[in-house]
Amino acid sequence: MNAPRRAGTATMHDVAALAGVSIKTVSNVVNGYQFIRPATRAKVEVAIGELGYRVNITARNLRKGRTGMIGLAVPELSLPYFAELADSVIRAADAVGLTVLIEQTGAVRQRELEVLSGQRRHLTDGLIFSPLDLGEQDKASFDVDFPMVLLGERIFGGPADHVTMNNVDASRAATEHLIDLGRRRIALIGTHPGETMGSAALRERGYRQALEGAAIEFDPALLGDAGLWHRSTGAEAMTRLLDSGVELDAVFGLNDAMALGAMHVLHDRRIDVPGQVAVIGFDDIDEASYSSPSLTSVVPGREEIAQTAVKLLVDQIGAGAARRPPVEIVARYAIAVRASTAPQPL
Amino acid sequence: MNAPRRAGTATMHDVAALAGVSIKTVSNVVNGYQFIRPATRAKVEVAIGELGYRVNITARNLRKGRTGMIGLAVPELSLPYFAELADSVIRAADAVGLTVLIEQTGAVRQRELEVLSGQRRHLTDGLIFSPLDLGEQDKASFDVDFPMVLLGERIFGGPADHVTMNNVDASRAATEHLIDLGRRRIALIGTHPGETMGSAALRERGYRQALEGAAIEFDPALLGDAGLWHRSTGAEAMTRLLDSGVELDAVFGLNDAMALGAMHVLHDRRIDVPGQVAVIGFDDIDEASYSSPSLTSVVPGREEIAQTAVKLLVDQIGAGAARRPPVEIVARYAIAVRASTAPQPL
DNA sequence: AGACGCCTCTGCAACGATGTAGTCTTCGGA
DNA sequence: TCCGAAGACTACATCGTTGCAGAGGCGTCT
Repeated sequence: MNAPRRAGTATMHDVAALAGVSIKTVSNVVNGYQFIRPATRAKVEVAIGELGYRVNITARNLRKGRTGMIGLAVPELSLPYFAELADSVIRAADAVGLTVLIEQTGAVRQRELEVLSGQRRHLTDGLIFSPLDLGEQDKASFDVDFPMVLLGERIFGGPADHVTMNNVDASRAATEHLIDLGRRRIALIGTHPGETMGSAALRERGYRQALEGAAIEFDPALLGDAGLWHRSTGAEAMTRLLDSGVELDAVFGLNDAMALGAMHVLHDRRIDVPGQVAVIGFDDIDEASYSSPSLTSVVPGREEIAQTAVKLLVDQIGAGAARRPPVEIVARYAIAVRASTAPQPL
Repeated sequence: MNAPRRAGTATMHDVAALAGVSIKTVSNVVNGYQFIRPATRAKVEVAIGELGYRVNITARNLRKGRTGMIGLAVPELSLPYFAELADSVIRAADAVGLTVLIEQTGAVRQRELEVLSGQRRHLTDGLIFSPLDLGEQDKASFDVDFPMVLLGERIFGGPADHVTMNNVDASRAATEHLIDLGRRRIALIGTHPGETMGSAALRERGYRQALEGAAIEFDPALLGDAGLWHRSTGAEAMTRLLDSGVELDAVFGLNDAMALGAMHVLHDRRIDVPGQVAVIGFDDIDEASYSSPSLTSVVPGREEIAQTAVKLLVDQIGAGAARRPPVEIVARYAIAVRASTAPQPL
């Protein structure tokens, strides 16, 4: 019986000695090299089994200059959308043999910049990055010298591949859905005053376009600001709107978490959804299907986005130094209509 | 102007050449070695800046035999509890300078076993593992030769450190809370028939103890089986129970996702919560505070669990080959009472 | 018979950092 | 004046793999 040994204690050298072959032959066996006599292969495999040998990936990585890992930088995993996105990205990466290293930025500017320059970039072959705080003015920072795919809000003509959705169109469609139900006083929750390029700004633009198209006057009193897009901030914004006494018959949450936070407040105040106020969200997180009432939401095609991002990144990694011009891919969206915007009898 | 270069193109060798010092001196500067003349340090720092040099972590890892990464293996990030847990673990690890590598097992037995033996173990200094499918009968598999901390369901006297909670007590307390409200027909959602050691079994045991304590007869017709603990499976179990015609005045979801799925079904069927049926969950995910009505839930002390697990793991890593006897830590729990179990007027 | 080509396997030099063991100053104290 | 200790630096081996360049052995074709 062998004494238990720490994982990785045995090296190729040990295996080679035990099997009576050269180190390189062990390497060849491990890597499935074609021209090895079955007898030799068997000897090596026995030795590997006996020693409990595992390839030291760190050494392989150093030698090969690749790590087989890609980074995924998101604001927070406790935001359901990003948790579900991470889930999808991990699956997509797994399918092509890549490991995902998740980094949380907390949507803090400083940490988002660190993601682009930090030590961890040496540990990954590429990065999928969903920035929240960095924007148009940081375009230069995105001109990095490693493979990267950006997700989310659009940075026009940026230097990196970008998988995005048409936020303006999707948001207009969502708003039109509410207008089609006969709603005219539509609150918007999650706006970022002063911003011009982020998701908040783009989605507000779509909202305004829809109003314009229906000849409904835009009323700034219906905007509920919220910096971070959490359930709590959505609830707070909804509370402020209700307390302000502004009249409203619908709520558009710029993401599902906020829409659900808002719906919670409406429920607490015994305001019927969708009877008195219809609610729509954005992201179509799993939770939206199971809230009470279930939440109508914009479906951003999470799986498609994740798979596309991984594919683009793999392309870049494969291309090596030969950089192709950046690609911009716009994912399809749809609206999942649920109970929170059910038509009401007249 | 220098041509743009791939990250990591410059090595210590290049920096040393440019600064006119030895490689080791560059290494010393980078690692904050004390005895370096300010002038030398400055020269090196200038060279580093000029070349955009970054330490190659892979090389350092190989040399040092440590990676500074720990693994976190969970069933799925799309389950809110695990997403929030991952968030907490990442923060706790960050605080001590460790990077977290997340692995999804999908709660599949085969993949859970792979986590214990797979290649990735070479990439991490230790593992925090929340198994779902492996159990008592796999005790031997948990006797691994690298630092590991187990989370979740209890494996009695296992060979590894374990951070758990008293599932039986917590579950009994949750059930007693319902009984105190005057409920007598309490459905249990998420049971695993035949299991004896997993969370499901332990929580069912607590439920039975509470019934016994209140002299309420146990009725197997009130058990709603559900293999995976998702919103959808909770909804399905609830539907089956309702369709079976069994009388019930409360529901205990063995996790929040299922409780919320169940509540969704109740809402759809116009069964008032908590008027006709009180609902309680387990995990206290953020979503529980914002559902309509908000969901009473068992608070497992997620932050405490995450921090304790990281601390134990760091201990083990620091101890090296000197293994201490495994530690078992039982986290505190509490019950957060919310609207879904509000007392009803008589 | 000689040349050629294919299998099978081996040795050596990297990959980029750090630990160890120096060397050579410099400076204070006896 | 000499010695010892501390400061400031360097050379070299090493972590565990894999790429490259070859060395034999053997079969085949001319």
